[in-house]
Amino acid sequence: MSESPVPHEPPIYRRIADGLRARILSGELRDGDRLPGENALMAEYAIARATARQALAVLINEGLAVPKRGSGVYVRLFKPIRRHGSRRLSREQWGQGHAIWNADTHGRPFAVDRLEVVLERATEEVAGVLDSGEVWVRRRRYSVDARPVQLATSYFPAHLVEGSAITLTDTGPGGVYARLGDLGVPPAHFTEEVRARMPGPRESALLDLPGGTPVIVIARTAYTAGGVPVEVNEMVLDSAAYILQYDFDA
Amino acid sequence: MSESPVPHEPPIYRRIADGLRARILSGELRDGDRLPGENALMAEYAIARATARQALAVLINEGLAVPKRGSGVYVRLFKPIRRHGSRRLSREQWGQGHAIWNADTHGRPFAVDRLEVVLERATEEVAGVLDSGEVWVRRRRYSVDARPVQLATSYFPAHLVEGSAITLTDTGPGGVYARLGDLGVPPAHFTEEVRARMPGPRESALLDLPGGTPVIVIARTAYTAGGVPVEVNEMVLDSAAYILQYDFDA
DNA sequence: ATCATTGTCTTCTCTAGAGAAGTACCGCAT
DNA sequence: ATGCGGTACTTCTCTAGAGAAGACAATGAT
Repeated sequence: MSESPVPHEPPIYRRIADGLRARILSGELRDGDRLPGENALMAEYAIARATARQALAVLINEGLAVPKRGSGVYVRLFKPIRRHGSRRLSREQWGQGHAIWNADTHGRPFAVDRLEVVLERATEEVAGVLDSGEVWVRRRRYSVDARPVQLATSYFPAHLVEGSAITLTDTGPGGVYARLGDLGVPPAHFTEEVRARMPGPRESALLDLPGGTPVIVIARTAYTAGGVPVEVNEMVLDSAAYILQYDFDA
Repeated sequence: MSESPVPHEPPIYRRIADGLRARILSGELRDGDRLPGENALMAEYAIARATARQALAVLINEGLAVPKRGSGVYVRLFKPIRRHGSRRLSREQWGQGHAIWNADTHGRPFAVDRLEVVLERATEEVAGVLDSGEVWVRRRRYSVDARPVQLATSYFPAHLVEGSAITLTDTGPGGVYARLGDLGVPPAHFTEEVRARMPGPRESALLDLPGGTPVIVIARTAYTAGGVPVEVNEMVLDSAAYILQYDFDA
């Protein structure tokens, strides 16, 4: 008799959330539509405010809805950016066929919102990869349509790039990779490590993330043809704004 | 006078959460340690239960803590699995150097927990890629150390694999890719599309996810050397359990 | 016509209390 | 030693109420 006779009816707030979710997924409520707020749910289901909030919090947490203070809770709209890992091996060369998920392949203008270039002591992780205690750090924020979508932090071994334009805010034509080429260490191989997690408060504020949106973290290491690491780039992406694409052979 | 004089002190629950987070990140509280529960926070800060819960919810939502009902809230431990995209181009061939994030490269035994093989009508997205209205679907769940970490659903064009071992639960030596080779359509190219989002209730239950854990969704399409798509595989990963690694050339 | 104010809507934050359900542990009987 | 039951803990769910702060539209003064 360890099993309870009733298979545990889900709690009220969850049933309400399930109902709202179904209405969103069925298409009855569309992108940008306003869904019933705290007061409406309180009246409709005869529940307390905290319970109504909890139901809405479920959807917000799943990323299906976004709260707008003083206005209401709205169904989220989703137009991701497609980011290609390796262009060289891209499917465009050898296949036709559609992608699974729709996305703007590219086109919308990227803008660098903030930029900071400083010399710092390397963290343990970065020092282990770059084999350098001091690093030049380039921190920047990218926005699309005035909406921040990515934070990027690049690390370069200080002894390698000292005196080059990489230590300036304006890196000149071709960007940092062209400058690395000038220095005789052009990147030839890349390794990307991809994780996903919930953002910390700083990331949440910098990316202006609504509640319930995870971030994708990419740590990319660039190596020369000889296998010498020359850059570590840690990117934090708004997961609602991005689809990553990687193409490779068997 | 549009600016308020005080730069808006954060609310109580947030300050408490900040304090706890700092104690976790500083190392004072380690993996698996129990952190002060609702009652302890109520007593220490003289707040109501709901406020204490809200503070803990912040950390749970960030994935830094896991609630265990009837027991307490614990700092989360994190031992991710490293999943390699393309092995052929792997860094091991041309470079030394460490990875940014620690992880079990491999080693722990993978187990298929659940398996279902059925013939279904293709969804619109899958039909568009495979160019087939009917598909054989293989759904499975993978676990490591009795902990579910991944849901995978593979779709194959029905007209292509009908009659082969791909339609059976036991696909024989070499798995489905070997069978595709037998059929004369070995996969040669792969495209992976990667997203991250919060899990729906079904995914949350199947993966036994604690609150605040996002999932990584990978949609992988396999093509023959001639560019014909032969499989779509949608994987849903516990983001706390995985690091994805992709290696490629410039 | 433009701008400032005001009122009403919304979500956000917090208090105070209570019962249900799951967990851990201790002591007692076997 | 082993198993069983009680107890004290925990988190989870929900009720009821209230003030603060932001958004928005209508109103009224300039």
